[in-house]
Amino acid sequence: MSTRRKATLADVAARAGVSTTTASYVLNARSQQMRIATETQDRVHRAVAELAYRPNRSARSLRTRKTASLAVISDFVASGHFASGMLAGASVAARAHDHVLLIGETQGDPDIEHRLIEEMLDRQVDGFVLASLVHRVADVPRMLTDQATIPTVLLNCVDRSRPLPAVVPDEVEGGRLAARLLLDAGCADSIVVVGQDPTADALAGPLRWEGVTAALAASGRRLAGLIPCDWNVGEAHAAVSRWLAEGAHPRGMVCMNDRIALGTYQALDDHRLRVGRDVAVVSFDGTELATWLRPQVSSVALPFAELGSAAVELLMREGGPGHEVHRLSMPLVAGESAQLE
Amino acid sequence: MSTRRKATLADVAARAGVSTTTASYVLNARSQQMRIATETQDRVHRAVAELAYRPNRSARSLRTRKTASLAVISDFVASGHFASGMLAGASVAARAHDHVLLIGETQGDPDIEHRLIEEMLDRQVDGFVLASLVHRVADVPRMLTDQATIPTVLLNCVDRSRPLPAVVPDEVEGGRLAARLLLDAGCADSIVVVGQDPTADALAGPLRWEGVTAALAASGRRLAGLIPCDWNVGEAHAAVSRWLAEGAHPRGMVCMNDRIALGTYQALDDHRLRVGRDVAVVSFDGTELATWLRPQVSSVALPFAELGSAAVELLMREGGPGHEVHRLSMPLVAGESAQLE
DNA sequence: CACCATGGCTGAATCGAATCAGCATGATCA
DNA sequence: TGATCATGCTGATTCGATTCAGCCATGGTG
Repeated sequence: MSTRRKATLADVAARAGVSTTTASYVLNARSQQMRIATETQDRVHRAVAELAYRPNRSARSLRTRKTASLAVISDFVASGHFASGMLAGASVAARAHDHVLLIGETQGDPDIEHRLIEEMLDRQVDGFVLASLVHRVADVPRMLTDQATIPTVLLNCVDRSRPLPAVVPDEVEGGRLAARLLLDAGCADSIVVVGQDPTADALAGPLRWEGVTAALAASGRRLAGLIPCDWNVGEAHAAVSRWLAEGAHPRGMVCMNDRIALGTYQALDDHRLRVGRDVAVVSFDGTELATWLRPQVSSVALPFAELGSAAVELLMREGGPGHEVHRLSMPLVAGESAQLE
Repeated sequence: MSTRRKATLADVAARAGVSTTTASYVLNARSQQMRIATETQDRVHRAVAELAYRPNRSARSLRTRKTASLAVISDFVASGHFASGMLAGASVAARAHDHVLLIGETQGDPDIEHRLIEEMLDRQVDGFVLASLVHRVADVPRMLTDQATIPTVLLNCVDRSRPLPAVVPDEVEGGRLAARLLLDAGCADSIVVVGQDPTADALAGPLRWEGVTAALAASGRRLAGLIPCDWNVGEAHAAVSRWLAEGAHPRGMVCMNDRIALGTYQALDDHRLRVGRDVAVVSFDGTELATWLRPQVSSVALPFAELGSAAVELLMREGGPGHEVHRLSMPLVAGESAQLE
């Protein structure tokens, strides 16, 4: 033992009294195919244990052109104190396949993105996950797709022009779910939506909207209105306050995310309207914030961990990730806000 | 051009009409030392550009035993919709040194931690960052330190028994800052602390407490009380409510984190006490939540991104990371809550 | 008894870069 | 005139695994 250098396959082979070839076959589960005697296999395995042998991945990668590692390139996922659940899900799934994740953040800068992708390619990663903080249309760099060489899966975004494999939340279905919750609460024809998607390529807003209106239409109802505002607390508070000040009289409110829900709660509170009694509220995203509000808001959640792990699973699939867009359902984080007493 | 295989150093050398040795020297900035003619250098660089040559990192790593990659092993950092700023900071710092990050989450399981570290060692990472979601005392696996082979830096935690290099927030100074804010608001002798550290090895609570009491002592004051509760919204709301119901009469409140601040706000609101008018409040962590409260709570922030980047910088330092614990100052995210009208 | 199939193993080449130890060439010096 | 030196470059080896091609027994067949 002692503090010698790490054991190599040659050391293992020597100790087991076989060639490195044989040792390699044994360790790569090709014993059957290569007809290695059981007794020999045992000797090799014993030598491995005794020497605490661990293969050198660099050497292996050089030969096999596989690294058992995946690149996850995101715009702001890791820093978003928010969608990092995607990373966690991806990490767990990768470990299940004995892979590790190389991560990089572009901060939305295409130059950084380009350089990161090159770095990852140099490191011979086996696949790419391109992730977005918000569900949107993205422009995947040509270098990843033009030679169609390395498997790539989009996460929480879809490509603008090509049919690339992607994993996204099923926002339309989520919208339907939200609307049905309010219909069940008896809101009927006085349901409004708070929040309009602020940015050009964003998809969450339009798709949720589509789901909400579709569900209303399906039961012969229509939306009573839209309160446009950016997707943050202050804007939502201001917009809903103005709207209430004009004498509007809501029964059901669909908040496009939990931060908007908080702002809405504040505005309703200012006007002495009680959530869960006077007004039913549902929102989206299912963040911790949703559980902190009083009453807790019923929120249609983004399944971040599942999105992340599904993306990795696609990459690990035999025969490549295909070309489909996979829509994952958005579970309800139930609160007490979606009722009228 | 065409879709040929990737160019190798041999291709570059051939095109430039030199040996691979020479090409290698040129590309590794050893031209001076090896006296390569400027004209030759130009030829090599031209060949590199024309062939779009990129070195194969696996091959290089095999020879040099360096991979230009760092392992970041965390318990829940990536999934905590919270401390992932550490990851982002680390990622940016790593990129600045042309390194990439390999991430892994232990989910608090020592077995997973062990296996992850082995995986990373197999992949010849150049250093380890061991990160914790919450500031605490940790037990660093012996395998990383006993042979003292691979540089390791602790992030947001310190080792229980050995003097390992670490980067942590300066909680004591943060506590002083919080207390002084309330003293400046004129709270004098009626300041209470809300929240007591719930878990065994946690450090944030005790250290913040130490800072708060030290600052009060320094101006001849003492704490008026402690409202014990777990560090979450519901517990804080309940505990502060009970305390107010007993007729207590607060002037200044130090909330141990922003979630406690939210619960405290809710309890104060129930009792028709106004933050920023009747009661001054400061809190810790500086999360987004702090900015959502009305009035916005003054919060002593955890400098997550700086913590992450400092850890990586330590690893990148010539001569190794040393043995010190580096305490990073906690900046104030100012709101309007720390005043009395 | 020649022939071949099978079982069980190994030698040597290979992946792509880094690097040690020299090898020509022409200029400089004694 | 030969020894010395700086200049500018290269051949061969190495890192640690994977893998192609094939070798040597043994025993059964025709």
